[in-house]
Amino acid sequence: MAQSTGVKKKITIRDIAQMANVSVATVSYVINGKEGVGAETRARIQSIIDQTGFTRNINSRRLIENRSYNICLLIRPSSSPFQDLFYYEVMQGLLETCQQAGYNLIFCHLERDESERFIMPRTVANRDCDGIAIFQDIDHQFLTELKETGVPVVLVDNHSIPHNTDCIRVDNRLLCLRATNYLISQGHKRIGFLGNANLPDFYNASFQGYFDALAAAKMPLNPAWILSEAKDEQKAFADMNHLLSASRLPTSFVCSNDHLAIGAMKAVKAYGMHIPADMSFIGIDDIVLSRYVEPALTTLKIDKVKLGSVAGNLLLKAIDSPGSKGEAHTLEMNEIVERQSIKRLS
Amino acid sequence: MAQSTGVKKKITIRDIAQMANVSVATVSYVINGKEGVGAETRARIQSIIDQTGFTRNINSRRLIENRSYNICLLIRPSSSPFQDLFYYEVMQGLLETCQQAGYNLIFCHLERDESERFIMPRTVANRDCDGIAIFQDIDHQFLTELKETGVPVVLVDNHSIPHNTDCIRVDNRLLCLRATNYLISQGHKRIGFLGNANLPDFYNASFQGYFDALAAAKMPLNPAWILSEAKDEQKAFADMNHLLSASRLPTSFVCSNDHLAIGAMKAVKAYGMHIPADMSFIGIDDIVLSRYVEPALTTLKIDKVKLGSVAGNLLLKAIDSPGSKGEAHTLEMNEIVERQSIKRLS
DNA sequence: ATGAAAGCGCTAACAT
DNA sequence: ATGTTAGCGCTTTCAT
Repeated sequence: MAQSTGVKKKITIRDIAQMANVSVATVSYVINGKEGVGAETRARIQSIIDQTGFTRNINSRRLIENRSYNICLLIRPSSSPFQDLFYYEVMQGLLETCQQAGYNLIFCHLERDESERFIMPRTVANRDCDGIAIFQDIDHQFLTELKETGVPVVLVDNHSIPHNTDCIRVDNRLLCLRATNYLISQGHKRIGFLGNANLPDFYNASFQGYFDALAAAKMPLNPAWILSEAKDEQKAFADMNHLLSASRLPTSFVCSNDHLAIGAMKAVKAYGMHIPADMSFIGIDDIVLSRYVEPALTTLKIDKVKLGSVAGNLLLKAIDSPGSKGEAHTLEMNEIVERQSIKRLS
Repeated sequence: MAQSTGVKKKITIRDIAQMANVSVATVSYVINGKEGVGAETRARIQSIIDQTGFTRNINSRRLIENRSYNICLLIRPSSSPFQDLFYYEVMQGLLETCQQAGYNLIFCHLERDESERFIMPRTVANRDCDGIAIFQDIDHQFLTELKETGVPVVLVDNHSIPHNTDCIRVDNRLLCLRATNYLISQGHKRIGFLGNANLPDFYNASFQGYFDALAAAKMPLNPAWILSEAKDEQKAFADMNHLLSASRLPTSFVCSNDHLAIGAMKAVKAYGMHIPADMSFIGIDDIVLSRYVEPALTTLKIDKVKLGSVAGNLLLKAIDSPGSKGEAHTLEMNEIVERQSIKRLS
């Protein structure tokens, strides 16, 4: 036996039984609060348990119950809570909820094989988790494989909606619509859009919100003011930088998330222009950085921690009701955090 | 049996044995690469294993080997990787290392009882971890209790050094000395110090570095320029704000970490002064925020990810060598990241 | 070279 | 009301 750790031997249910002069079954009944133990015996056993600080061997329970009491967060570079400050906060909510319910949260980096397909991670292959959480969209093929294991899956902040799958998301169209409307309410008539077409569903929803807001206000849309290739901060910087040489610039930009807004703002400042005097910006998310950049970014706040905790609860529910279908949920988000990146016109 | 999840039944070693027409023992030998199985039999069994994608039930192994394959990170609010961006990066390194070695990283919030003493967390009480990591200092009493469980402990970024305990840290005195020297090399003669006396060992080390640098340069130390109560960004802001009304100000500040520097810089800017024109700042850590504040903060970089990975490796080593003593390690850190918060004088 | 069987710590069905 | 015992899936010792 590989008693390879120096860990002190824990007291077992057998020890307790011996000390109380009863069988292990009786102790088990007491532990599990079952009927059929005399009041006196129960008290005696309980007091021994309390004195010794005995707790059941969790691995034995895992084996018997065929559960791991682990929940696995599958991580890809593009939506890693260790890279992206948005998912960083989502993770907090998820963790909190799992802990409360007595589950561990396990992190698992998703890797690809030679043909670029995701490899089933050890934690899932071994059934070392009772539930799986994934941030953002995941390809359909892999999701299917995942679901075939029978382990419940929840998608968080996904843009496309797979069938019969639990997911929790925000309405990106609505968020962008509100952001655009806010700019309009501040007197802006020339409004640009900065989005990330690498995530088509995300892009389409965001753009649609922007589009609808302009349409409702009967404002024309200038294609030259649409930056659609901004996949990250650096690219947002580069694209904005390029746009700045154009003759006629918008007075403001709606950005589909804060990271992009921050990259674009950096370009504007580097170009020698001033924010919000020369150009205004509104973002979406309210990540930590947005408070620290200068000027501080006005943004639509998403309750990221809540997103994570709802995800956790969906998973817990699914774990306790095997065979349940899974459905899409949308979180209402409607808080605007007004900071210094927007100038009120006229 | 509480087959409470909808998880598909996994194939067992018994199934493999049956399919191969051998005993479970033989299959076990093959799995574990042991001697005593005929080449042909071995090949036959292996091919069945490959075809079926069989993997051993991890919970069974956990039970037999009396290990959890979990490593637990004990979290307190003051050094939470979910609050403090320094520990956020340390955690990344720790996680990476644990994963590589086949361990899960479990997060566990440390709680206190009525008399303010730490409660032994479930994960540790249940021996549901093979190793424990703690960020920053932990009180001696609780550390002793922890070590009595026999589970190896590693301290990360601690300031005081407990006996016979693995820990990995940086030399805060040296870091502060170098930061101060850098300011001196830039022509600064009036240098203030911003530190956090809530962490006495940390404060003393940092201050000593500052002190030694000034002494070596034969520069006088002005007590009015020592801000010692800055326990967080807000307090650093307040304290700096208060200092600014003084008649004679230093031309620069050494801050014992970036978070404090950022708070202080905010106060200076709010006061209408300019950085670095009117006052220069140097921080220590190089957290993400430092790149984003304006002006971007010049700072001594600490390789936080490395700190975490070294911690992980110390733990792995301790797990594999029960009864080993544990000792203090210091990481050499000597990289200065020059940004825009320092003005060269004369 | 291979198999039978005990046992890791616990639960639960079945006896008494 | 309490005890006996057969597993959960695997490793390992001891037979053969």
